[in-house]
Amino acid sequence: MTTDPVSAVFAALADPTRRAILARLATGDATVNELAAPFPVSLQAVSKHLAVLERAGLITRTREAQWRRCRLDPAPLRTLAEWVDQYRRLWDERYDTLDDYLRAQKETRHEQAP
Amino acid sequence: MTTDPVSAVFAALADPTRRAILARLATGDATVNELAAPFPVSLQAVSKHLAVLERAGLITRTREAQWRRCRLDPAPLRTLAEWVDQYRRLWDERYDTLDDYLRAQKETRHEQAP
DNA sequence: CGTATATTCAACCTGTCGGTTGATTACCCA
DNA sequence: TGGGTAATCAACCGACAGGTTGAATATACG
Repeated sequence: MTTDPVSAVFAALADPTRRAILARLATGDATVNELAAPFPVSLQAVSKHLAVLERAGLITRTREAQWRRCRLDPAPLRTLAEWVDQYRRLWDERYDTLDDYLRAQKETRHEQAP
Repeated sequence: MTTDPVSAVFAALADPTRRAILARLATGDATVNELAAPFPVSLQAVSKHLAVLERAGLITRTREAQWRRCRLDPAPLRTLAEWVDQYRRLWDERYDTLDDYLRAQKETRHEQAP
């Protein structure tokens, strides 16, 4: 499996359970059992999800006695934010155009349009 | 297949070919043939990729004679940017902490470590 | 030492993904 | 009307994703 890192991150985030796990971890570290509790799937399934998140670099896991503490690593999310930002211009443009239009409307409401 | 919209967008972006197609469309509309040209896969495969992107709301397609003009719709990317932004605090915090650490290191470089 | 707890490993099943090839539809043009 | 071009539909295939259950491993604790 030689998937590129960006694809790995997107793929990891393309699952609601995994996104929920991340949301939970955003509030603080947790063990596998703690993370699995809210979900209607087996512990093993959650363990697999965590492996996916770890491979994508979104979490790190450290051993602590018989527990494995999971911690969110936001670095890939930062990369992702930068990737999406490449396209920001596109929707900004659209909004700018709307803004311009509304502004122009307001300014020239009592005049005639060009 | 009742996948939620966010998952659909992430899944659509989890493929390098589809991301390349989006990058191409960011420079302007294109037909299926034009989009397929750079890739070493069949036209049908690209057509499928476009269907995925369309289902995710990332592109729209309009008929024009025998051509089908594809246009990027940045709206889902904006949604995605907002999603990622939920986590911005986390990496900002971390970098602040790193900054603090480095600053502290610099200041106490001539003293002994704790 | 033996047992309980936390977690992963292994094997398996089903459905979806990305790709192929071949046939089909839709449109233009001479 | 018939041929050429653009694109999709349909059927198929191998690989992988997400789920299960059952066994194995690691660590603490009495």
